[in-house]
Amino acid sequence: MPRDTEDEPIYRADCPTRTILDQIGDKWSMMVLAVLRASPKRFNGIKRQLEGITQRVLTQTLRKLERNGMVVRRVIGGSPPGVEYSITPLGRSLQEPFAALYDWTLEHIDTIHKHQESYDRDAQTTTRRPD
Amino acid sequence: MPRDTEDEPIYRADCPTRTILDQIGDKWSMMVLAVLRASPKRFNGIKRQLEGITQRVLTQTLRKLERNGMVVRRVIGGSPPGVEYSITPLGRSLQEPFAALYDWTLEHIDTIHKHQESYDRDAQTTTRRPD
DNA sequence: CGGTATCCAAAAAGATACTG
DNA sequence: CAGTATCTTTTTGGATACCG
Repeated sequence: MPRDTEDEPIYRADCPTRTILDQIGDKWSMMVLAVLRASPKRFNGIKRQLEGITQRVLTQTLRKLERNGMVVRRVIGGSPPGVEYSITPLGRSLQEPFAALYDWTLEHIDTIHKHQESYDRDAQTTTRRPD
Repeated sequence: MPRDTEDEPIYRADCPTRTILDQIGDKWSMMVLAVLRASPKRFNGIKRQLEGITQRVLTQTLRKLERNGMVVRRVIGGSPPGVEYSITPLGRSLQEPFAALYDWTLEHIDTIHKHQESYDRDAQTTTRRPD
């Protein structure tokens, strides 16, 4: 039987799957949204809650979120000039489906770790030349 | 009021948020799982359904999914030697929460694109020195 | 067929210094 | 305070070639 009759559906790199992961699958985006979820905050206010993030990366992350309409940036005139970032309804709505993923992770994280340990242990003894 | 009394909760890079995104937030993982969801397949069978993926990257993706226990690899002895990959219950269960994210994307993708266009257009006229 | 080994390019991230 | 500008390192992915 020729395989021409077989289905060969194609997934491509522009799958909707990618659309959102490309935007919020990076290291900090979801944490920035989580921080802003409680209340609007200024640049360094956000930065203080994200241990290890650099100014540069936070700026990039905020720009990307702003570009997607998930965050708005507002300049505060005053003697100590400031900028306030707040989450938009769109950004807030993203957290519902994301919470499902978060809960899944909490539920299965132990299982995953066990698989990883098992896999890493086997790698020592299998298909590993004795050197 | 001193800000010492203020809460400064800390999100760190090892947030559970990262646990799963680090594993499946890459370019192809979710699409590989989607392909295997229908039925077990061999290496090149998977590859044929993923337009643009290279052998090297598919191998890496499968190893990572296998390490996490989301996919199992089985060697098929025979005259044309082969390897069959199949999705595990764990991998299958991940698709439920992920579907929520997928649906969210489909629902809001137009809004996001409009924000992006608007943002990109404004960038031409604002805070842009005339050169 | 199902990979591994290399080499290379591009993108993301970290460190640091400087500015309105 | 809220960035920008550079430079360097790390990570990721693509292109090839070769192997059991």
